[in-house]
Amino acid sequence: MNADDETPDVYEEVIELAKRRGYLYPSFEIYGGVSGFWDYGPLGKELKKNIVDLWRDRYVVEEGFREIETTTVGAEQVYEASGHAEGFADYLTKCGGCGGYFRADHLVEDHSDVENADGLPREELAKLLADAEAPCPACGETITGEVTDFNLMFETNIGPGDSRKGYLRPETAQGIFVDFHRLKRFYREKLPFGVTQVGTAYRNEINPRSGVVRLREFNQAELEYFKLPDDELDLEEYRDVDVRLYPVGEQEKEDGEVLETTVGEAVDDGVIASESIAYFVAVSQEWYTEIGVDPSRLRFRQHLPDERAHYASDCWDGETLTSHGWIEVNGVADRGTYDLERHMEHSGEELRVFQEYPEPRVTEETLVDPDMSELGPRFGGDANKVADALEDLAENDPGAFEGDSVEVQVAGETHEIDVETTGFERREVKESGENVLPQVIEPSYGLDRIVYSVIEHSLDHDRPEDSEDERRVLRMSPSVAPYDAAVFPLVSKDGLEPIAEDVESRLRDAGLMVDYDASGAIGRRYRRHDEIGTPFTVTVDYDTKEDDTVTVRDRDSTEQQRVAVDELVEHLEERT
RNA sequence: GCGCCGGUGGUGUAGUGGUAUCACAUGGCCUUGCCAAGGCCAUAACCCGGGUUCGAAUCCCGGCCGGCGCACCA
Repeated sequence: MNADDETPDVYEEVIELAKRRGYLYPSFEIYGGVSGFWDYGPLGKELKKNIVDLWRDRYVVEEGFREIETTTVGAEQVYEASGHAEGFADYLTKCGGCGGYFRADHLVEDHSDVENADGLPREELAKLLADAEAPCPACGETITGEVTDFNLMFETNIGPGDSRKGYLRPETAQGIFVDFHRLKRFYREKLPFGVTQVGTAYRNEINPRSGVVRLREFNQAELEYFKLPDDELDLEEYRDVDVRLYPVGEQEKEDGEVLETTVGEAVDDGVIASESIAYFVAVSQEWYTEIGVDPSRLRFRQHLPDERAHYASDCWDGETLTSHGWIEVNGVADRGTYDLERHMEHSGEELRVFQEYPEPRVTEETLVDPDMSELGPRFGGDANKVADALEDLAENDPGAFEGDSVEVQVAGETHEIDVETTGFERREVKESGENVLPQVIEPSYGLDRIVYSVIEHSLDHDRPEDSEDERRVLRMSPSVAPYDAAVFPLVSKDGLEPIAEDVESRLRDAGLMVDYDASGAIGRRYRRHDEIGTPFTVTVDYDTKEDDTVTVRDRDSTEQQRVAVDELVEHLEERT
């Protein structure tokens, strides 16, 4: 399968529909718009909300990974610690000839012996670039430009003037790591536990091109799962989940293929190295299916070693096939202990979690508490050295303290000291556990791309019987479709409207998301809601007046069924 | 960011120095008995800014947005 299966026209069709019907709007459109920013219209917001709700059902409700909400503006220190302030920046250079911008580190790597120029400081990179005399990839002229840094984070000031720098968060994850010292107490210091967050993140992309697929402000749903390095999630429940995997080995082959397997087998065969990562691949697979991503246009691709982020040791991306080709919709990454370690270093806060040993470990320890009021007067300036020598001796040769006196050598001289003066004590020490830095497994979802994939995968055309024209229909899963149902009077006369309005309000009272539509002929209204993706339409007709039944029409089959008004709510709830 | 191409009602379009065509959609009224029926009426557009010109949607320049190619995507 490849991207040619979808023509670029599909993207245009989806976007045209999405704009016209109220799914997606270009942001600031009346001022010309800014690329990389899109708004959700009424239907898009509802669709996204439903998708997020199902995500919460999986992760927060079922798995018990509590959700928090942290600020979108981050203090500078956060991103210094996370490595984003440095590592998230690209060093660019400008060609004097054509004016194009290029990655300075790439040019250096390509045109000199330097192999890994990525992490180099700017000055050094500038020097290397000058020496490399690299030709411009676009026009061929030798690059002599300065090296400037372009940070993908939006910068802002906190407080007046430039008193304090802040960044709009480039991922929601850091908020969780930064609150970890509180969260570990919330979970009463017991690993493993997980913390989720859903929210916006920002990346100042140089030139986002692919419409809604690359945004400068986007929505993430992330889980940080904290566990002991040797613990793995129990895969049992998900062993049989079918997945399509695209591991590194296959990607490196010319004609590499997607493996159709189960997560259980993938782990047994060593395709997915860790059960914990396999677990979240399986959860993802089930969730995608539930929200209406087409399983045949979904795969999980293992990151090639060189595309892993600075923190990740292994990573599998969920990808959907769209008119933009395969696009990344989520990643399941092993972030190791990187983030907590960095924040612990930078903040000085204890972020390790105390782990009790199954059995307390008992060790013998030798305590030396030299009596400085004796040693001081006797040795003067050498007193501290004598004390140190005693401590060394206690550690290396506790037996030396068994007599009345010990001998230590300081500055070439041997001193004899009363054991009583040294405060020597041999004792047992019980260690009941140790502080451990948790390992982090992170499933992270790009909600906007997922919403887009759901819309595009839903789009279909068919020709119902008794119809002249082709019908455009969004076959969206009822679990996520913006409207649960629409209510129509068959015609707008003979008192059908008040009855239809009554039916509408009964459905609303039951908590269903309902649209009422009396405009135009009935067929037109069916088509309108087909294109919106409303799974069921309820029509009030003349029989309703007689026997209190309505027609429920199924969006996908266009089949109709008589249902008693009193049973309508139950009927619809069963099917949505 | 660079190069090429483009931007006309909500959507799709016609037109190309003298303010704009048509269809669909939308709203109202009439009509309507289950898959985009019909009639009448109405609403509604030249991406933004500057220049040239008596006059610019049209020509020129810049910007913004979009498409393609290059570059970028931690």
